[in-house]
Amino acid sequence: MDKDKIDKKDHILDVAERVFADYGFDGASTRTISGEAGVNMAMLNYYFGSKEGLFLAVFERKISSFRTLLQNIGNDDTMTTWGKLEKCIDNYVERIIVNNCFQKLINREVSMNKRWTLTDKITEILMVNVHEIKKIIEEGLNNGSFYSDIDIPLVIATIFGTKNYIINMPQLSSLILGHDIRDEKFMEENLKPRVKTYMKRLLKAYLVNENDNSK
Amino acid sequence: MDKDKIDKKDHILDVAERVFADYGFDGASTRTISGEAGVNMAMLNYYFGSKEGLFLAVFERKISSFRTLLQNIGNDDTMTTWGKLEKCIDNYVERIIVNNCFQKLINREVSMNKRWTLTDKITEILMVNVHEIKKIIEEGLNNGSFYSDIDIPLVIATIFGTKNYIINMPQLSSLILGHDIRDEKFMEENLKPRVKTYMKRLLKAYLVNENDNSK
DNA sequence: TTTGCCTAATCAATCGTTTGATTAATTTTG
DNA sequence: CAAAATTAATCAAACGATTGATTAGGCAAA
Repeated sequence: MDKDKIDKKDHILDVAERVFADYGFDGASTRTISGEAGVNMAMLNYYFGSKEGLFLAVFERKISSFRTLLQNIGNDDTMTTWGKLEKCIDNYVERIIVNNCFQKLINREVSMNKRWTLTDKITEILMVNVHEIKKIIEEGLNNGSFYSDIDIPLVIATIFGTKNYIINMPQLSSLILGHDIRDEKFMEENLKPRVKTYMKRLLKAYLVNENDNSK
Repeated sequence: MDKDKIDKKDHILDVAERVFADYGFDGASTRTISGEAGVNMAMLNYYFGSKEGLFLAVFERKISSFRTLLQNIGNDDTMTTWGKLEKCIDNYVERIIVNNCFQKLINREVSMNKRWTLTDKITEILMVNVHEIKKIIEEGLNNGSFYSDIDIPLVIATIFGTKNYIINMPQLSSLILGHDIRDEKFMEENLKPRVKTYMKRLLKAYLVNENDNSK
């Protein structure tokens, strides 16, 4: 049946996503992926052409999901600029906790100097997210609700960088936070709301002009 | 001559550091490293025992350098807490620009779920830096010059995370900043002072209690 | 001659990929 | 509908290439 075929490809992608995240592109062998997925090795090439094709397929599957989320956040004109950014942060923190293995996968491979076809593709995907955030901050700058001398590119680096630091280095941030961040309960009940609160207060202190008289 | 032997080993380590940073541990082959270093392949095993031994040797060489720099920053009692943090940031930004390929190497390998002997070693090294920053922020919290409800672990995540984001993803941050950050001139004349200014203003807005009457 | 440095050649193991054969499913034809 | 033809899916086996590592031997200095 057609449904089974789709589910099998999806299953392979699920496994590949995790194995790539754990071992890196080079460290993850096609034998390991096919083995853990319970399919014949040749199926990877049959479905995805090559190892790189499989890797890119893992990405392609995520793009639409990312894009639609961000569009919904950015195009809501019923709220203030700062309100948009708040919602953006809340949604982001909510997402990264669930999808952290995919995030690790991204950040590891994009830091390579070589393999340009891959990194270019990844960069392209990430820029969608960046552009959406950038639009919101620029809006706040133009309508006067944000300070006029803020450094937008570096604010973006802080938003994504803080997030990456926590999820990409679980051993290290666990030591800093005093808890194992791979503990689901701690993640959900403590870290999630904590990161939300922190990011919003940090950015508000830097961005929002309280003396704004434009509204 | 003994001097030549040491220089040759150092030369191999220099090359290995760069190649590991560019290709990752798995992606970097011993043939590539020995080839670019201009030595016979067997020399790597002769000097360092194995590929992993070579990898660890690259790290060992850096530890002392890191440690001494941080001690000089943290133990100066002639300045205020905020002044210490300012100096810390300035020194950090100055360093990361020079050593960015080593930083990339660190951040890629520590995000792996496997290879525990390596990640544990790296985590240990990074904690030295973290602890030094943490000490300063706690000092500011105790003497009342910083707000009392700040989230120290997440501030640390922001400091290192923002830095990592810029240097680990040169293609992406180049797009965001509008310039190629691998351009030495732009790096030195624009990005360096810019990141310093930004980080200090960002942290000051979040941390420093202007109504502090303790002094 | 012995010791330490170095090279070329080679090792077994693993890599990603391809092959030819076989089965399952679908479509076409009578 | 049933038989035949075609396509899709799956498999074990093997491919050439490359991996990290080792070997045997040369060569210069002590």
